[in-house]
Amino acid sequence: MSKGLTKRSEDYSAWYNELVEKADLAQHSAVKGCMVIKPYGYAIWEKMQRALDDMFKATGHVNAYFPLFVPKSFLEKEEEHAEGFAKECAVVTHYRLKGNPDGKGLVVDPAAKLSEELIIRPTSETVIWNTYKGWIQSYRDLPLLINQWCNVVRWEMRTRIFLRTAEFLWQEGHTAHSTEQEAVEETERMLGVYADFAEQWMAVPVVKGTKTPNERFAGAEDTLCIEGLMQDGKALQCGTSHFLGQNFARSFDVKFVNKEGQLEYAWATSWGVSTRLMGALIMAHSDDNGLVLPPKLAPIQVVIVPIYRDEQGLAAISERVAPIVEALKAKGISVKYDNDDKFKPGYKFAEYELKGVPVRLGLGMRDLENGTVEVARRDTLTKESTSLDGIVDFVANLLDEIQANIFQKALKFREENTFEVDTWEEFKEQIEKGGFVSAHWDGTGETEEKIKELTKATIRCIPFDSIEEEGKCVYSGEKSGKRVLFAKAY
RNA sequence: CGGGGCGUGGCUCAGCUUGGUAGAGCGCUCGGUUUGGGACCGAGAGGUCGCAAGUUCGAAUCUUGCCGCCCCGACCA
Repeated sequence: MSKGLTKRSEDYSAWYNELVEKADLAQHSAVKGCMVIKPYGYAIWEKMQRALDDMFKATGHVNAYFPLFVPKSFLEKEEEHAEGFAKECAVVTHYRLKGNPDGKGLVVDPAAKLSEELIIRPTSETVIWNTYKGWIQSYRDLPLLINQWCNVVRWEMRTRIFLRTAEFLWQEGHTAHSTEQEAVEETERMLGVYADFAEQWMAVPVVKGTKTPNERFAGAEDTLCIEGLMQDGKALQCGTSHFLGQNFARSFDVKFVNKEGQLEYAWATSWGVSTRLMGALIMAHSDDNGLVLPPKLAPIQVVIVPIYRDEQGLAAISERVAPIVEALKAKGISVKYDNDDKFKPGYKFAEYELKGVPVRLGLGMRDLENGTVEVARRDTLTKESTSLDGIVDFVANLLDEIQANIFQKALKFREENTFEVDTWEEFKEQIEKGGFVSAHWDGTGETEEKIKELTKATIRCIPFDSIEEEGKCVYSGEKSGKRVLFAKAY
């Protein structure tokens, strides 16, 4: 089984790369650091988008679209923001090519130099706040709750498919509010949306928390995040939500008249999740046989494989399967009846396992005679024979059960790989082994840097549910009021 | 930017040391037998050997230069 897929225990990194490719999720493109998301992978992303988009709408947001290009002068306006992104910007300097006067091909036309360089958006705060200036005059224009789905470019030195690519897809929410409290509440609300999505749809348990100043978004007053733990013991930031204060309003001069008739700067938030979630999904659940998808995000939830000897046999099975397919579809379950004669059942079994289809039904002549069907679940790799009567409800329940089971499995993994540590020796040892390490920290950036330098571990977040307790910093021994979460991260 | 690897049919790779008809497996097309955990037989199609220059009677193979991608590090979501 699982021919050609490296085992996780042998080389986790190779396993991941091969899985992405073999399960038809994505492939490397001809362009360095970029990926082609293939139809099967994109179908998962579309399901993520749909669920998230519904959640955004349900919380009062609307979609819009802002340009790909950011004038350099915009990016410069918020100083910290500019500094944070300067190192990874793709820059457009010209708007025309021409035939090479010295031979074949095309060259940049020096006559077509832009008077101002355009940056390919690494994020859109600046373009959007430049636009908001014209939209916001009164407190009656607020709150402004806008989201956009788009691509962004961050020129990373080292890339990894889905986890860190030069170009990626995401959504970015940008809201404007009349009070600080409202903006803070929005920041928290959207982090909650992300956490619910991660846990209920992706079946990935996440820790909600606050980033340290060092890890904070460039230009934000406060960055909240959800952090997941992958099977190799490394953490993955799955989403962020920023309270931007009045920083961008000030930089772009976005003022509104409040109820008292006074001019005030608007309060801002921004929040985003990206195709990186695909990486989280893969690394959280999948095994040495391939992808394991939560039913709620699986493009194909149920596959039905006929097992037959001749055309009459196939026809008989197809006839019996047709109403089942209809009934499953009527319940909103996506089902594929694979009657492709090109492949044998064994091949199909392996293929759908690799692709993470949650439930497989095998139906052969014996089953037709006995009124049974073989049900195989991807999460446990178990098979059982059950009655064809009531198979639709059986499958519907099973999908719910699988969704719950893989979440529980991931939760158990996280719990078993979260460690409270109180001494430096223990800390170093545990970080080396992997997992979340909950430890006291003196709250200084210097200590944080030092720990990172010595162990490669970063503070993933200060968890919301971290309890107040007297302690000593695991590195400096200084006083600390609560534990924070350390880990090596992607 | 440093270190390593790779570039030969759609895919994975062999061939290069020692220059001389461009190969295998998988996939693809056609025909037949098969079908409860990655079937088999037969016949076929498909390649400017990353690019350029050089050496040579002759270069996938030797020399030089260039380009691209992947992996590991520094940096970062």
